[in-house]
Amino acid sequence: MGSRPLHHPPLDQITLTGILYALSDPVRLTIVATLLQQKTCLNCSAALKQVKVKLPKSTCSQHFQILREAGLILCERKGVELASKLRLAEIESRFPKLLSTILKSHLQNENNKGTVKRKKISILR
Amino acid sequence: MGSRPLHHPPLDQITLTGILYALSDPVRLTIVATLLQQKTCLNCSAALKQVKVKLPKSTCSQHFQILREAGLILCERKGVELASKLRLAEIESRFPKLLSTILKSHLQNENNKGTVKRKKISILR
DNA sequence: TTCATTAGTTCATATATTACGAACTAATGA
DNA sequence: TCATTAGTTCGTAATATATGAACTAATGAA
Repeated sequence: MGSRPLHHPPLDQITLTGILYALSDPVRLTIVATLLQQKTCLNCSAALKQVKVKLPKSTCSQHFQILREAGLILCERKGVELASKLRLAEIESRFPKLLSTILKSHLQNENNKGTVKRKKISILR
Repeated sequence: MGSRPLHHPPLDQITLTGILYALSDPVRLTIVATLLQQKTCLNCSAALKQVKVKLPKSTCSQHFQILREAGLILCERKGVELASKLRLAEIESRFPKLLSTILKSHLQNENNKGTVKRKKISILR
């Protein structure tokens, strides 16, 4: 496990296009949706189980890096693992309703496809 | 000017990630914002004037293609020009509030940067 | 301590994507 | 008929992405 310091952009350096780009990948969007629903931290290994397709861990690691650098998640080393959580409140303060609206579209869409039944999420109302 | 038939995805084939990707580029986001504000059609040449940076027309042409294939715009040949308009109502019906929220964030952000002062837009309220 | 395990990162490289100038096409009008 | 305008297509250089393999760091046995 690497030991480089993890860089997180301050709120005012987070860009709209950066967020949109980060969320434009199905895997990353799923990770973020999971983080929102579970309201807890998630690590790469756990994320790999969330995503349906088989994914090499190097790819997953890179996805987390992109999410982190876009400012969407906050990562912290917990022993061997890297615990990541959504910077929801911050991002909603900077871009009101953005994340919640996007994720609502995502979950709605998933439900339409009948892939996974998910419980309703309070923040999305 | 090419004469290939222009393909537009039907509403049910438009994906959330496709939209997010299309809007994750500053030039394309600006084009879409302009379309929303002016509520009229826009063509490549006009778009080039909207965007501050110098942009070759081949690049601009490709941006319009990406927007079209993502389902964001409807293009129609008008003589020599290609008139494009936003598929706003359709997309809002499929992904409620998505486009309006993203564009609101964009315009707000632009105003913060003090680049361009824009009039308020009714749909964004 | 030593060694295996787990969790991620980094690296090298194969494979897309993207950007852009140049050549091309199609409509319009002098 | 020819020039102009508006885009498109093509070739290619520059970037970005995905992934297996090698590597590192923390943890927990033996």
